[in-house]
Amino acid sequence: MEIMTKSQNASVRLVPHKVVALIYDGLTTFEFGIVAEIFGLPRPELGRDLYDFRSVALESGSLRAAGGLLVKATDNMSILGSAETIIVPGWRGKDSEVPEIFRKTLQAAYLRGTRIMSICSGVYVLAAAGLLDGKTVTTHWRYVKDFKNKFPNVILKPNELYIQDENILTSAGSSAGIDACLHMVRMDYGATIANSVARRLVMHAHRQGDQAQYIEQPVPTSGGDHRLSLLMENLRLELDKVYSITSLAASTGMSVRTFQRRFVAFTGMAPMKWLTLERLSQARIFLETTSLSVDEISDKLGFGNAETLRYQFRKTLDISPSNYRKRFRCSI
DNA sequence: CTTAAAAACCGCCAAC
DNA sequence: ATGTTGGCGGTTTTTA
Repeated sequence: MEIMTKSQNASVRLVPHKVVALIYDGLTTFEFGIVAEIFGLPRPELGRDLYDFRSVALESGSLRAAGGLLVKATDNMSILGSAETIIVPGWRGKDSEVPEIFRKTLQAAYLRGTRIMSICSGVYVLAAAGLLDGKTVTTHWRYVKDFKNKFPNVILKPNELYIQDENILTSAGSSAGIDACLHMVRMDYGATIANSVARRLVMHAHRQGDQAQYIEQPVPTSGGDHRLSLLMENLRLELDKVYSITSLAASTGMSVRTFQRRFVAFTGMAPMKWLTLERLSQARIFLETTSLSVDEISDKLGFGNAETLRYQFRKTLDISPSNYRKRFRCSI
């Protein structure tokens, strides 16, 4: 996409990508904070700025933000035309009407091809602007019923952390916004840089968009899941080994059926699916930072043969390993 | 790209 | 009464 056209030569782009957050009266402070944290802070550890972050208010007067703050935007509307990404960090309420200026602004941006993202209830603003008909989106589970009623033409998937449908990226409750932002960094600059940003956030790994939302609930289900997180850590350390459901179940002392069920409850996805995703995310890092052949990588990561790696890679990332390497060859 | 065998997945349900 | 387990077998996905 964008990266391909803008950075044909050698490495990733050097011009910061312009990101604009729309702010409003009643701003949800936490969601805005996520965006500011990821796009707005300097990254001295990377030696250059990845993003040029601005905020724009479409309403006049002094704007309140949740928690008793008053906020003022950095820029006015005139910079929207040069924004490459516009983010709506939440919205003041599911029943709060979206003013025309918001709808007009977003429609115009969408037509220009600007990438548009929402966090949590921000999806109401995109929907009100009519950008989502026929699109697949997600939002916080507590809005699902209401949203479906109000916007029956939008395909809402309630169990995802975030969803990208062409130029529109929507995400679920607050912390899923972090995952979605990291996803965006990864699309723009590759997994290595995204991981470095994530590391500074003290988030260990980037979660895939299709992990179920309920694993966000902070209280881990029950005690026996400890065995699962232990197993997952061990698997990550030895991805090259051969595993089967039967052997994994045995190593946790559960029956196959119970193992499958507990694993899904714990991580939001089936065991082998999780394992291939782990293998794939490691494969991306190898592709970005080493010159190992696809054969060698598949060997190191337990894919069995390179064909399988290629197949899985294509299937989940929509790009072949070698093209991925061309696009994201590392150059921090 | 197609294909067939193998493996994984998951709803169902009787049994704790 | 409520919740978990684990085998069965049909369907989907993976592998080679």
